[in-house]
Amino acid sequence: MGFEDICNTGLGLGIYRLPQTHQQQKKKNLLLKDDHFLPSLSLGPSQYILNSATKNDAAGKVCESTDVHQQTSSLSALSSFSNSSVKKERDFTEEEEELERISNSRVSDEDEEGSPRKKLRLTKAQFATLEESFKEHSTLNPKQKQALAEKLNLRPRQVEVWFQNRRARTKLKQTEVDCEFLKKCCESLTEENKRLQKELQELKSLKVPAPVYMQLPAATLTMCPSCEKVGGGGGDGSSTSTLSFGSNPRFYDSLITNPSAASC
DNA sequence: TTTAGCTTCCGGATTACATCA
DNA sequence: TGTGATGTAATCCGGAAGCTA
Repeated sequence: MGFEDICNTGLGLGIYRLPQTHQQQKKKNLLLKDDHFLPSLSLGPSQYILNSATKNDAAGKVCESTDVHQQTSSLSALSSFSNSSVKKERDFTEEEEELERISNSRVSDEDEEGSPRKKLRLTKAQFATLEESFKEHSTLNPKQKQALAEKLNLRPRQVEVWFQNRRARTKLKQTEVDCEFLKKCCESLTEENKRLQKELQELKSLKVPAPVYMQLPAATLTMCPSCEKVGGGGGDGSSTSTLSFGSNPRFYDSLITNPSAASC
């Protein structure tokens, strides 16, 4: 009996990639650059599993750029900024100019020059709506983005940013959960390893004679690796010389993580 | 058919602001 | 009231993909 046999605990520890969006998948397949292997241990559906996103089509892109130009709800959008002290200093014409600027500002992330970055605080209702939408799909096509923006009185860009940040938070959280799970698995395997080492030592130190069946010529004995029944040689499936080992917890363990073990 | 340029989207990292203890 | 911690909106940057001339 080799050490490998002893160590075959049947416990498995797998690391897979998280299911990713179509674009991510393509991207990572081509270039394994950053987050390499994310452990996914089936702790429950992550957002990435729940939400299979589709790549925006070209028509959608055109739609977005035109929609952004058409957006006119920016008065209320501006009002959603909690810090309005700067705005109060402007007259209405300036406001109109800013609305124009905002409506044309898809590409640039730049804030208006010189002014401090203003930070939007979403209202509870806005947050709830965004969350609801995120549950349905973690990425937005341009039409959905525009609709959501109009519904929430936000700029499409803000909705887009919120979804980007939300995806990042989800991924981070999932990574933390996976890490925790892997840690526990590692501890469990270490314990199992210790136990088996101890068992091995005990077996080695035993000076008992081999069981009767072990004194038979090896060619006459076969053991099914799955059901652990020992059958007589001769290739006759109807052999009556079977020996059951009864319940074997390790075997059941192996079934959990290695269903193929149940091939018998 | 190939290719370069452009646009858009996304993820990751980071910054900056708002809030709270 | 000042301050550090925390959450998160916003920004920056680079890569990928699609479209077009």
